[in-house]
Amino acid sequence: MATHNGGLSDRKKLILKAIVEAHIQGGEPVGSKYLTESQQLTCSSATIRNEMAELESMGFLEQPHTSAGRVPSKQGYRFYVDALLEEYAMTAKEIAQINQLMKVKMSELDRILDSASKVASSLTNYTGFAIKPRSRSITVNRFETAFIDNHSFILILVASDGTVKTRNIIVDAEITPRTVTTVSDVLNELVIELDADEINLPIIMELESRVGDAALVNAVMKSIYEVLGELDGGELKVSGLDRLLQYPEFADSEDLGQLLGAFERKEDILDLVSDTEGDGVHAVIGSESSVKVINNSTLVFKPIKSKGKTVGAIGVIGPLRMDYARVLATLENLGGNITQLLNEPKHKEKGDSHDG
Amino acid sequence: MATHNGGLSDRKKLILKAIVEAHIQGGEPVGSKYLTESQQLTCSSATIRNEMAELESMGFLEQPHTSAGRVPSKQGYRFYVDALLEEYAMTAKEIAQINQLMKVKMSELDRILDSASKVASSLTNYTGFAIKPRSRSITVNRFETAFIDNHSFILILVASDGTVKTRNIIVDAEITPRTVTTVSDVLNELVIELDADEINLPIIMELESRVGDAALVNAVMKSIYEVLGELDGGELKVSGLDRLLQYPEFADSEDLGQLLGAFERKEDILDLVSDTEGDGVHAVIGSESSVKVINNSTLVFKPIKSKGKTVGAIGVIGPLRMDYARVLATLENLGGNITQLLNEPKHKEKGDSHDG
DNA sequence: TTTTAGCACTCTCGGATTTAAAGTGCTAAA
DNA sequence: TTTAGCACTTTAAATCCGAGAGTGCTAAAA
Repeated sequence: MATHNGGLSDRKKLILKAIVEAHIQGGEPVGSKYLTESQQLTCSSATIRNEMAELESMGFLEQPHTSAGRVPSKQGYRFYVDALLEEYAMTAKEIAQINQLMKVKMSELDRILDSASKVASSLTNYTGFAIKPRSRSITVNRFETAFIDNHSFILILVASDGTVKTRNIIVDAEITPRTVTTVSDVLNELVIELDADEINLPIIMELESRVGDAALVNAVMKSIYEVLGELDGGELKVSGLDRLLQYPEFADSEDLGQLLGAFERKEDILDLVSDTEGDGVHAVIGSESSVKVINNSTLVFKPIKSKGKTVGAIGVIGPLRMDYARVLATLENLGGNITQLLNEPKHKEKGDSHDG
Repeated sequence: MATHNGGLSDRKKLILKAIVEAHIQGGEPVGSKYLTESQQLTCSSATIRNEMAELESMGFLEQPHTSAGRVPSKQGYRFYVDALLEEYAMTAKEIAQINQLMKVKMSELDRILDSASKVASSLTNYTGFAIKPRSRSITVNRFETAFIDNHSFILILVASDGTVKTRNIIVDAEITPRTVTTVSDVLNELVIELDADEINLPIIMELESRVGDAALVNAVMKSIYEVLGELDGGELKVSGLDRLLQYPEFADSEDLGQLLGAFERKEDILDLVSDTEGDGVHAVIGSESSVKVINNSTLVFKPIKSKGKTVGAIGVIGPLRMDYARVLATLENLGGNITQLLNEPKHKEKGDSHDG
């Protein structure tokens, strides 16, 4: 009865919420007696026991063994998080804290993300991360060069998403400022807006004949491939790794090893975040997704938008019994601040029809 | 008697060596009986017991408790490593492996270091790291700019040690290619070879009046400070973090947390490596140095030289009972390869008296 | 004088046993 | 429908015990 939302009576919800929160705080299974004593529950322990038995049979709770208290199941956490998503809020103090931390003005996404992972970690006390997701079909829109000395110059690549990458190129042969100007001119003519696999031998031959130095073209092409790879390869910054250790869940087990490995390989986490749609905060609890790595962990993240497109994400990773309320609120605000920072009207679009 | 070297008789050295190696392999205390059975020791267990008792009173061995075997003390490891340093060698197979892994041609120190830490980790099976040490008194020798669009350009800084850094600068006001040329010209005239604290208000005022855009100068100066900070701030790349977990020494304890923290803070490890002199492989065992972080760990690294100057280091970190022979040999070779790579004659010096 | 064999002693580790605590499910009463 | 009470289960901690390993010491052998 009274099951208009999620199939649970109000009292069941209340009990589930109380159990999740108690377990988040203490890390131990929580029993009926504890709930009657310390909480806003007005019924007796026996009643709660009955309700808990039902919640368990519905899959929201688990019992490590007979006569331990109950622990939320992954489904239980999920329900809690979903319910929470509608109502979380931050204290004014915490918002002020975020604002202050973000005052460190940052101008480039790469460095924003780096700081953001640190901030996320320090605010939530979990391991923080920031990500620039893979995105196929990014190409180079424009090439620039800058002469450095007789044997080296800088190649600047402006990508279709606005990011700018540079490469330091060193060559055997003597070069002149004229040489590098030629390089950028030729590149701008031949290699614009091509995918990595569209750059074929004829194009390279043409480049060589026009620049007149095969080794140089070689070095340049290698850099271009590298940059193209980086552009859609995604980046992952992690900070506060040591915070994982404060939770007994990770004290010993191999889960910690899996997480560390995942942070180094990056692919799993990049995939997970890249495949996600939507603006709000996402929570991946246990192995909900196909990524087995985060088996007994929770990954919470919020996408970051710039000009309507997802350009990154920030999040935290921690044990199943994560302080969801706090994390959700923090990420929501932090993500909002970063999005705002990115969209400040200092950097106008290049003007597609306004410039020609 | 017969204590010409290190104050130990030859037999004591042999026993110490056998104990260290047995303990490295097995991870357990080693007793006198084990040594007589499996090793090249020709005397009886009783004799070994006597020698071990002496080695212990001299500080080279420790006993976890009465009637466990002996474990090398930090001093014991140190002696072993010092003795080893004179004679280690690699198998041809391992050298071939290094050479192949380094075939991935790399052109810049930053990226060399990144790969190097991975290679070091995968060859030794310990956590690898690569470092670019702090070095005071690096200044910017030359500025270049490249126009990107009406609101952004690239600032290129060529440092006195030859490294090149770039910064993407975004400004509110409209700019032209002429503007950015002015910027580099003025910078090249006023801000060359200055330390961060030598850039004072008069210079900035002069810049503003010449460039004519205070906000732009502001952004530029901020980037310059950042780059100067990075140049002498050092960098630390770590890879194979998860390998730490395979050693029971780090399975549970807080040592792991300290290490993870140290890798994130970077300062401790940077200081440690930056303060070291000499070409060869260095081993820091336990808390030999003032860095308390690596209390129950060993850090082994080899400096990397370019044109006679130390420009970085590669190393590994692991438990006290590290396979020193293997690690020392690997790092020696790997470091040598990188040094060679850096000094390949493709990149000649800018020619101090040869060019003018 | 140095090495070895033998033996008593100490200590830890693993397993088995016990005890205390916690929590449940169920029944019967309110 | 809720509550009180109670018997039952199960775990975690404490205790005990014996086996095993290794030592130090003493006395004999080289």
